[in-house]
Amino acid sequence: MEIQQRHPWPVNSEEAKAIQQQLQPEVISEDQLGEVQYVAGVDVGFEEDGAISQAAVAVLSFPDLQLRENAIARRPTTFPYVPGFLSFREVPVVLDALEKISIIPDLILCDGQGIAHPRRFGLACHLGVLTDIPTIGVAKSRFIGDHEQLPENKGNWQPLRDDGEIIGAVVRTRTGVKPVYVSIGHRISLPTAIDYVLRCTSRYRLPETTRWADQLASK
DNA sequence: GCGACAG
DNA sequence: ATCTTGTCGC
Repeated sequence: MEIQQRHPWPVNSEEAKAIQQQLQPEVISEDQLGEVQYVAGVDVGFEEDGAISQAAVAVLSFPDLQLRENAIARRPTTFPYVPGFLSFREVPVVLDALEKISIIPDLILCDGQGIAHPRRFGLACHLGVLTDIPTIGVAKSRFIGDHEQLPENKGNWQPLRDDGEIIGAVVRTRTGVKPVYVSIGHRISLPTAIDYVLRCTSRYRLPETTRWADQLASK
């Protein structure tokens, strides 16, 4: 697929922050997705002490979750890991990988937060706005926000709040296992996002999409 | 000032 | 993120 260059990639956090504030208003938190036939997972791995970034995109059919297409992209890493600015480190190489895909996914599950971010513009939002594809943030750990204790059973969830505002949900994808942090990225509502995350998860804690991308990006 | 801090 | 195999337990 082809992706338009919306902005240059900044070299420091100040410029990055300005871009986040400029693009944040474009985030759509309502359902704007049609029938989901293909769901993609994206992830980034690093080599050479972080000097090289490698992204993987795995496109699976939905709801049967079978791998249909995948692509890998590599490039020198240009931005350090700075909490709050993860997208500027990972999105560039993810876009390279997406450009190699011929099946345009109807939904993308990202490894990281969406709107559960200090400026409500995490990795999933950034990727969603740049591609105009519905995205969901599925993080393995908490970044910001608080929540009540979560029942141990799979399928349960609790809202994730920041100053009273609901910014996502803590979701139990597997009984007795550490939950995942779900937040909307773009063109989807939180209830729908939670539903898709659970429907993309079969036997493990993480969705099959991210598991495939994970494996592909680190080998 | 101190602690927290996606990947 | 990354360095890294087997092992304990449900």
